Amino acid sequence: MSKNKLPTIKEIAKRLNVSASTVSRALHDHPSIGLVTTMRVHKVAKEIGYEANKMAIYFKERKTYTIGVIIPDLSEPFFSAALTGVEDAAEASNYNVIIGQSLDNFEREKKIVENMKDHRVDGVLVSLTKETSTYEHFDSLKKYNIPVVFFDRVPNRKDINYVACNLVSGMLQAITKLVGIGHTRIGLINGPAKLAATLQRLEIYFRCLKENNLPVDQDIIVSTTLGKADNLKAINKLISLEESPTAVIVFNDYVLLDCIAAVKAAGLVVNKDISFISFANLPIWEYMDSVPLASIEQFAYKQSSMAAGFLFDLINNATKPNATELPLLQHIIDSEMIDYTPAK
Amino acid sequence: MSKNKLPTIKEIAKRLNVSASTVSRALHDHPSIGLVTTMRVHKVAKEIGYEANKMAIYFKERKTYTIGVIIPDLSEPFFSAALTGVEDAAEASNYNVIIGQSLDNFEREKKIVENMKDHRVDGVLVSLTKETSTYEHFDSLKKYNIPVVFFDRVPNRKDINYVACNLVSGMLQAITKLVGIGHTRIGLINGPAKLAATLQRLEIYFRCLKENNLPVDQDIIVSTTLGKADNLKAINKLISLEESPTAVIVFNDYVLLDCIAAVKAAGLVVNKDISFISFANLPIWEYMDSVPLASIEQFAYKQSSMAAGFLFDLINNATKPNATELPLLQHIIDSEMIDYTPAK
DNA sequence: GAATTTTGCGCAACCGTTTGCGTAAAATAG
DNA sequence: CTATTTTACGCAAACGGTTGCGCAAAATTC
Repeated sequence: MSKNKLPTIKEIAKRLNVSASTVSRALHDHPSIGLVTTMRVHKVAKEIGYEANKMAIYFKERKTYTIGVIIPDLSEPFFSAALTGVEDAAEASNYNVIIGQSLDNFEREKKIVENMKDHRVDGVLVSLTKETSTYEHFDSLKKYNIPVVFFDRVPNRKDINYVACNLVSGMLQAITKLVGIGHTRIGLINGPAKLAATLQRLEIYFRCLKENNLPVDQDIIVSTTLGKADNLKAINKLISLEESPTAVIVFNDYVLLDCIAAVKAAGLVVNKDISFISFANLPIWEYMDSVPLASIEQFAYKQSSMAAGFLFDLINNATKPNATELPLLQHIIDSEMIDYTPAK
Repeated sequence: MSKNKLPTIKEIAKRLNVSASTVSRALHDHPSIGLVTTMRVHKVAKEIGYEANKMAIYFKERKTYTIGVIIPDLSEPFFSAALTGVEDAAEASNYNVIIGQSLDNFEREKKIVENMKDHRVDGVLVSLTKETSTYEHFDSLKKYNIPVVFFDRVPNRKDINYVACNLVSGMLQAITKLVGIGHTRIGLINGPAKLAATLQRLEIYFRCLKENNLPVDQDIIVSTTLGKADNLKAINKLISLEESPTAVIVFNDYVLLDCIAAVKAAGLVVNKDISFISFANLPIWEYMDSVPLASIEQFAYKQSSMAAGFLFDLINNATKPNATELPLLQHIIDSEMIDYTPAK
């Protein structure tokens, strides 16, 4: 490993017997440098393979041209799609992306935030842990002038920048569809109580039932901690009811996979004895024999890339001299029901 | 956005009427600084919330404590698992990870390499594009003393550091299993010719047939460019043969999904009329009704985390003063057949 | 030909931290 | 009480590039 120092501006300066500042300006084709000098500098630069040390520039600029993304779990297609959205947006702005997986662990999330602060990222995008209910660790970023934009899993606060997804639109479409094809007893398998998404689904569920003049029956509202065993317990409770629901809204596609297995095991047929609506729109249903009637798409890519756009707005605004405080950047994307109704 | 400069060493120095060097040393509890001074420095540092500007340090150290990972596509579970492997390894070494998705596009790969070089990453991990057959863009990293370790999709060269997966072990298990349950006519749906993986599968296929005393029949060896239409064409060709194979080795699980659909459409039953062995071990089969007899696991996480380990070895060795050139770091992990034989 | 403008370049500071070397004052030795 | 060592700290350079300012030489004006 030859200790060959990379070529620097000084090296060029030495060879040409000019000053480093002249070289710097020449390389940027600054008008105050003569044409011949500029050309000679470019020539030597090419000869010795000079390339500016971006680290030095970034250091001087007090910028890193790097943003951090904190997401729970890359193995979920939703989040890997989200990461791709961020990456694409970042590439367009010539930014780099460093990632951190919180694995839905609050302490890890805090640690990742610390790390990103240490590395002086120019901004942070976050989709929260299931466990996160305090936000001091993000507030600390503000002190470092590091803007934060949340997406999808956002804090329950008003004073933040975020992009989220509105489940109402998709869920309303879904329940309306169920009612349209004759379902009147529609159950719900919800998630863990402490998740914001859980409360949200419950409220919308009530609202959608009401809009369709259906009664609420607590017996057909169950919940799961999202573990496999618990998923099975939830669906089995519903199908063993005397008057079991003919359709069930399921927390997400992962839970639904277990539900389908349980239903089959019980000798029932999906979309005949019982139908499902779920959330996530995993890219697997087209290959499955038993599918939900619909899955509600929450547009990971769209959310994250829009959030990234917000973040770049904040970053660019902060560096501008006329640094008038930007208003809070907030946007809510409508979810959409993706129809999987099997062809008869 | 208050333009509050972050507290620096100089700020502490000014407050205490000492020099910046004293502060620096005090903060590191250097013995040459008196106890009282050291304590006063620590006190003020805490008061004004001083934290070292890592950017400055990294710049001075000519290190970024960042590695780059170039992978084709995050939406493939294989690569998101691989990325997680890298991230875990990096975290253990206090490194950051920046990502680049090549999307199996050679030009993008080159551009990403350039970008990572610009950002002076300390090292790069790569899983190649399907299109990549020249490697100059990686050689250029050598000039910058940026070590490169390849994993899974590795160049066809000897002078590189890499971790790859040996398909022989898994494939031999698979074909032996097929033969064991009576299959004698085993087809192959292979990938695009220019992929190293394609040639590899073909060679091993021949070898495994030979070891089981089966004849080679070119009629039941087809290939696909991995697009859906082509996948269907390939499987349909096989099942429309007069003497069609009873079992097929399929390039990977994605191709297999299409094959299964085609087989069903043709009125055949998977694992009765025709059986499959595939590669990738996607985390979906446990939920499917039609599954391969087995899928060959290539251990994305294991490969990538080991590759990351190699990379850190190279990085650390390069910075050590006694920089004796490390031998090439190469390792091949055995693949393993994962049995999905449906319970009768 | 003198006065003024333009052209072309260098000096030095700066970003924040680290570190080799030098040195005054204090402590110890003789 | 002097000579030597130790203690505790400061100076300045360095990392690589940028930029405001100043200044000499050349070009222009009258």
